Amino acid sequence: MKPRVKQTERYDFRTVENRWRPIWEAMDLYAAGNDPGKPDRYILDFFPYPSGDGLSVGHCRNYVPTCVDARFYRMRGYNVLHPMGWDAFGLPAENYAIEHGIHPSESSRRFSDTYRRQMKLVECSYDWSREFSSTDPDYYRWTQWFFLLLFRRGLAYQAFGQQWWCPHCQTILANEQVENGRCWRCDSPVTRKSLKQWFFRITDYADRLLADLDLVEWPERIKAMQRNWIGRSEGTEVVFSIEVDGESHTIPVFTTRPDTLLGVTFLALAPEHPLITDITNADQADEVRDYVSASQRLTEIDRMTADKEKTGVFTGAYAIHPLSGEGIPIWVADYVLPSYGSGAVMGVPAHDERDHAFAQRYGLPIKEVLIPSPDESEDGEKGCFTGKGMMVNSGSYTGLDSTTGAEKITADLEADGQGHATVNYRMRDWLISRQRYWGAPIPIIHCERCGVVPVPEEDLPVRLPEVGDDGQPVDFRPAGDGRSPLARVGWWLNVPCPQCGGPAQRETDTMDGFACSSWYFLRFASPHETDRPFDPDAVARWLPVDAYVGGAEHAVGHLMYSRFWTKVMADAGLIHFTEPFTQLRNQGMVLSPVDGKKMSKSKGNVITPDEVVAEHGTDALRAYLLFLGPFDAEVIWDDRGIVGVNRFLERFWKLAQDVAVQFESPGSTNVEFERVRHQTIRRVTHDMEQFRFNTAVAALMEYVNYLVRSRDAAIPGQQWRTAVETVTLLLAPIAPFITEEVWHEVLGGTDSVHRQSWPVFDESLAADEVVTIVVQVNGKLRDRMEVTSDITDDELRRIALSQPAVQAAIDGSVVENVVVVPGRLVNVVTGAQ
RNA sequence: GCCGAAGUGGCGGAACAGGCAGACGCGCACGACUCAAAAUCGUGUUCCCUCGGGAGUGUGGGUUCGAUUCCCACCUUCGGCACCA
Repeated sequence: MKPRVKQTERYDFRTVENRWRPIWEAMDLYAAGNDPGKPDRYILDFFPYPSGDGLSVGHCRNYVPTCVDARFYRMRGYNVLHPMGWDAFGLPAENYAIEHGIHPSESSRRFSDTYRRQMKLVECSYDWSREFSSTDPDYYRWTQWFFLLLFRRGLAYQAFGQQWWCPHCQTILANEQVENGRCWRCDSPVTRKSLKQWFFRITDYADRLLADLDLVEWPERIKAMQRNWIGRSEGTEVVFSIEVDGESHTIPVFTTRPDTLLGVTFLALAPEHPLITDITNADQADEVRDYVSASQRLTEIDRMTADKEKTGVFTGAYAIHPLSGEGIPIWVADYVLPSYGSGAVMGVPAHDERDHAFAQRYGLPIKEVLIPSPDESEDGEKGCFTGKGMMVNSGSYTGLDSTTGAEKITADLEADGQGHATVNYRMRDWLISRQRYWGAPIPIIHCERCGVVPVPEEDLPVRLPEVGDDGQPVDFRPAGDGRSPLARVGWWLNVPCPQCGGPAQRETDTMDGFACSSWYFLRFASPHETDRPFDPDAVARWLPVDAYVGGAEHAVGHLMYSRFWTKVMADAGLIHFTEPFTQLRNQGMVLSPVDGKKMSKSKGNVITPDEVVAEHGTDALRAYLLFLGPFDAEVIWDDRGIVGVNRFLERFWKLAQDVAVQFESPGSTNVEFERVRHQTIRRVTHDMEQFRFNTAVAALMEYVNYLVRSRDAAIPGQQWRTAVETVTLLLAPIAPFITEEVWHEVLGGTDSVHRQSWPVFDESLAADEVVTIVVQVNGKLRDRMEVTSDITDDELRRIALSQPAVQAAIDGSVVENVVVVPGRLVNVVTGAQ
């Protein structure tokens, strides 16, 4: 039998992780710092909506990088606020509750318990003492308080009208929750339903929401989506008038092209337009009625299909053209959107593609009033000219260019009271009413005498009832009639009016979950306040959020609403800033290796952090998620790749064990060894600052490889110790367990590695003494030379020209120029041979 | 159609501020250790080649001593909006 050589133990991640978890918990390592001498930094993840499926590695791609950022800034001497909570109201919890016969509060609790457990599994460094759920009465009390604030400021109102309705979820949806005519949650085609609903007047803030995008550091993509969603459009409102049976009506239309006004040959009203019945000619009444009801039966998908053929029906009525006085036939056409502008458009077939198609189909006249300017090329082939040009066939306006003509026509209309310049937005007001149980009740009481009465602040929160009139747990299933389940709970519903004491009823709709997530970032600053939503001093200290990180899917929902609420609060003097999130970053999605698609339980392609941690450990999962690719790029999870970071962690472990035995050995400092250390600190620090974690991990891999290669070099023990210490500290935010173990077991640390200071580098010590200069001849690489970095340009030029390989490449040609870039290259430029 | 982002080896990706293209990792090949395998370590790995070199960062131009990087045009992919008058 051979003698046994003592081997370094393999790294046993299970033992190490199990040892440190409870110790760290007891140390309260992640509590938000409170040192007045330190700068503050608020690092926040999007408010997650816990689902029954738990977290996938895709979610971790959000939470691990922010955790690393938080750890990095803690080590750099910041007070870091890095909290977590739950956006738990909403349909998934409610549907799960219905399915399993439990209360939604129970399903919400189960979901968030799973999320919290998994987040702790990957050692996300949240300050759990600040955790809350949007479903806590102590929280939604203040959501209701903010509703009343908006109400008092005239920003919450009720309106009756046609709204999106999801027949499966049995609720009204906001515009943002309808995707391609389908419900965002269950994918059912949506229909229209007429109900009285609550709205927030976000359109009042459209201009500020647009302008202030310039103030924030957000991805251009998200800003573009918001701009597009707001859809600001300058134009002119033109008023057409019509007289029917001695009664006069006006039909305002919005146009961005008043220069084409004289080309109008018809008006088109949306089928929902309120004037249709009043103006329709008796001969046409049946046809119009049929068309209107047919278009209402169409699903939104059918109606919105862009390449659908344009249809319509003539009303028999004629409006008077404000400039020419001509009679203009009025049609009903479903390509006109009821909710934009006034729900009516002027038809200019010669200069608008849609109007052109419509006019062609129904044989309406096409009147050309604009020709391309001589200096512009025509964009002909569509059958109509839609560009700007020179006005023709336009009476006194003939000969003007589009821009001047548009201004003049608008001014003339205005003088006659027949129109004016105006601005339209694609954005609509925010519909917040939900006819579901699991949401924050809207704190309003409807009194027969006093009308709409806000619930007095001292009566907040308006709690969700837990038992019905029969004493049994409340039946929270939707009724299917469009009314909220809360309408069935008599004891809760019927209350005396707070103003007159007379009989009154509570509002039975609950708020859209996006209301809850529109202010949660303020609550984290002081989550335990009892008599106000937040402590203004704490908010002034931490807010706005320095780094806000989450998926791109909230570009026009949550991120718009939160900006709106923030501005309202600023206007009310509650806070000192108008934009809630200074810097926003979107992590890239992690696609499943199974099918290259987004992970979802229904597709059965999910990879969970639990399975990865069980097999490779938390450190490996974290390091791999960071190493997979740039933070904001979409990546495919590759099971094979994780062995790479595992090998790296093992190499680090073995290195630390191996060199520990020579920490005491004497010797003089090796300058090169020290230089690489400083260079590594510099690289990793810069990468971390810019969320470039993939290259930070690569830099650490290179450094560990370098140290392994230097094993047998004559490096003094103290320098070895410093090197190992440096890797350990630089790696600590990424791989918290293995570094803590090395910090204690190898380096003899007493306090946690996570409470150490981030290593600093010295620019002069990081500078190379010897540099490799590339020598090119006519831009082609011909030679390299090692020179000291303080060499002069002249010397460089001389040495470069004397190189045999360079001489061979020059081959007798005349040297015309020699470009010298210090520290980098020499390029010899020769003339033709 | 409009808006936004991006195209680099077999794969994920790297390249400061216009200066060595392919860092780091996966995979693969060969070698060492082993009875053997795994693990580990070492070497190699853009393509072509007559072994001198040559070509090469989606395509075609341009600016420059020099372009993955800047400019123009185009192609492709992804994401968003999509009859918004």
